[in-house]
Order: sequence, then structure tokens, then C-alpha cells
Amino acid sequence: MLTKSEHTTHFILETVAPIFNKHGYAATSLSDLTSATGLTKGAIYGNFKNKEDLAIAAFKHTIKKLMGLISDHINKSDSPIEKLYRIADFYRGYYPLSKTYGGCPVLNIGVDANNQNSELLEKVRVVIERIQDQVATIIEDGIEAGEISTEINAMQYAKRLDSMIQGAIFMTYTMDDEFYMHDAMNQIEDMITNELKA
Amino acid sequence: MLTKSEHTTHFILETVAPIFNKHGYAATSLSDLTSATGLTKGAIYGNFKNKEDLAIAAFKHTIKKLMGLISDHINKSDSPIEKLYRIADFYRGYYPLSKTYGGCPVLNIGVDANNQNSELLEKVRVVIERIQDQVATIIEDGIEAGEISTEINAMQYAKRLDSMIQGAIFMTYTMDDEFYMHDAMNQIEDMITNELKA
DNA sequence: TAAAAAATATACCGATTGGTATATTTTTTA
DNA sequence: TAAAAAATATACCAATCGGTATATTTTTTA
Repeated sequence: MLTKSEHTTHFILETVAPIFNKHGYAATSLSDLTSATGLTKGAIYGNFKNKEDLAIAAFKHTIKKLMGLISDHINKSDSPIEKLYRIADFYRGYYPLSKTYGGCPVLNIGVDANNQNSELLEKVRVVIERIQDQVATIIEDGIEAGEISTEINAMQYAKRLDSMIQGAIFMTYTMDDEFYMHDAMNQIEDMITNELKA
Repeated sequence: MLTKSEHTTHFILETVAPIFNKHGYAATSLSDLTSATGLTKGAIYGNFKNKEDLAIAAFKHTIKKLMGLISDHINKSDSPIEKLYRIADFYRGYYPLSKTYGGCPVLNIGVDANNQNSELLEKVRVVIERIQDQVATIIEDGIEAGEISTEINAMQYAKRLDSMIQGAIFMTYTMDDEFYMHDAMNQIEDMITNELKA
């Protein structure tokens, strides 16, 4: 059973994460957080050291949930090449899904933390590397299984896919137009079929 | 000849634009701007109505300079297909170049202004549309000139290229690694050669 | 259920925020 | 060069900022 404190910590993160994600670190004030949670500063500072610590915990909280969703989606198949198609399929619905969390945390916090010299940027980088490692591993598994051409550089290709996806996310959000996401996923599916397949 | 007022306005924009671009609207304070310019609030508010107006003017200022640079680079060739290759070539050096301006204003201000419900987001959208229109026009010219396949949907392809470029910019900045930019430009050159060429 | 401990609320801190009214200085006009 | 106009500096405003010390309430332990 969760203690009262653990429950409150979770509640704060759940409430606060989308606010940081939407507005960014500097534009989010403590009063935004107290009014959203209905708690006072005393309660928040009792559970988190300071604003920066809370922002970092909130970022990790959102990432954990999103990574769980994409893992579940990918692992419905055992074939590496099918997993790659499933990644594209996941991101087709990413716009409405990520809106629930206040937007894409990698994009939003990544841009927000850059030039701010904060710990947040380092956390974003670690997440990006982890995502790319996972995709690269799938590609390598595909090569070993004979599903994917041995010509492919797994890590390089994972970075290329990641870059295309992040571009589509940025464009879709900024223009409020899912064309970019759908078109990028069409393109990625074509790449899997025409470039990756052995 | 420039009046004193015009000179000061220009000086303020030149000094202030990279600060807004780097830190975002909320994280940039008036005192940041006075200490960077060496001017007082009186001088700044004498030339700009308020902080938001200044941020908008600063964004337009940077965009004007960057758009001038890319236009100059593209227009060194008359052939539409060569102009497309030249776009890729321009963005190969975009990381160090845009750093001079405090980063990519489309990416930074686009993400920063989203969910803030500000006029800035609208300005970013207009800029993106203008860029895409110009690329689409080059592609259409290429189709008319017989350089580019008639199968190509110009506007759709312009959006795809733009999305890929923005993704590469985000990744390059966030990871501080030009691999993403160079790899994306290699990919785009391949697309021009293998998909666009008639 | 009483005592101890933990969690939360209240009230406050100095510093900084964007913005403005007015005084002073600089520039332009005549 | 003197007067008018424009530009800039100074001094201030109420509001809000992140953070904290302490009082109060709630929860847990015994």
C-alpha cells in the first residue's frame, strides 16, 4: 500500500508534469503549481527539494509513461522488421496521445533546457540515447535474423529515423497539422520496405 | 542617413534577438536586455511598446537576416534542381551559422511560443509557410523545366523536406552533434537524385 | 488512545518582475 | 545658437518570484 507521502508525490508529478511540459521551466511558476494541485508551497517543498528537482522528476515521470506505451506497442510483435513498422504505427497516433501529456517532452524540454545550462538537458540527452539504442538493437536483431540487409549501419539508421520523427513532431505541433506526422510515417514505412528489408 | 532613433532601434534588435532566441520569451528579463545593451528601460520602452512587441520585432529581425543568407546561397544557380541541392548545401553549415544568432529561431521560438498563446506562434507559422512556398515553387519550376518528375507533388514534397530539416536542426542542437545535420543532408541529396530527378 | 512523527498550511523574506511618470539630456529644427 | 522636440535616464510602482521558518494539522507508531 502507498503511504500518504508517496501518494501525494505521485499526485503532484501527475498534475505538474504537463504544466512544465507545456510552458517550460521558466514560464512555470510555483503559484501555477499550487493552484493546479490545490496544495500549498509547504506541501510541494516537503516532497521536492526545489523547483528544478521537481521539473526533473516531472520529466522523468512523463518519459516513463510514454516509454512504457511505445514498448507495449512494439512488443506485440516478435519480428524485428515488424517492430520497426510498429514504431511508425505508434507515432501515427502520437499527436493526440502526447497532447495528453502536454506535448512531446523530448522536444519541449530539449529546446527549453538548451542554453539554460540545466540538468534537464542532460536528462533529455540520456533519454534520446536510450531510445536510439533500443531502435538500433532491433535493427541489429533484424540483421542477425536475416530480415534486414547486412549493409545497414544500425546506429546510424536509428539516428536517422529518430531525427525524422522529431522533425515530424515539431512540425505537427507548430503547425497544428497531422499531415507532417502521417507523411513522415509513410516515408519511414517506405524506407523499411525499400532500404532495410534483406 | 539613419536617424539616431533608427540606429538605436537597430542596435537594440541586433543585441536582443539572440538573447530571446536562446533563452525564450519568459526566461528573458528586461534586466537581461538592459545589461546586454547598456541602455536603460527608458530607452528600450521608448523604442518598443512592451516586451512582447520587442520579442516579435527581434524574431522578424533574425528571420530577415537568415532568409537573406539562404536566398543568396540558392540564387547562385538558375537551375531548379541545382537550387534544391544548394538548399541541402546551405543547411550543412547551418549549425555554426545559426549559433551566431542564438540558434534556429523557427525551432526555438516555435517551441517556446506554443501553448503560450502568443502572437509569436503566428509569426513562426507565417515564416514556415513562406519557406515551404518558396521550396514548392522551385520544385514546380523544375517540373516545368523538365528537370523534375511530373509525378511529384511540389507542396507535399516541400513540407517533407522542411520537416526533415527541422528534425535535423533539433537533434543537432540538442545532442550538440552535427552528424544529424550532415546525415539528413546526405539523405535529402539522395532523394533529389533518386526521387525528384526526371 | 496518547505520544511521536510526518505532512501540510500559514506567514513571511528579500529580490526581481514588467511597466510608467517624470526629470534630464541629447538631437534636431529654425 | 536658441528653442522645440525627441530620446534617454532616473526613480519609483504594485505584483510576483522562489524559497523558508514556523505553526498547525494529519498520520503513524506504540
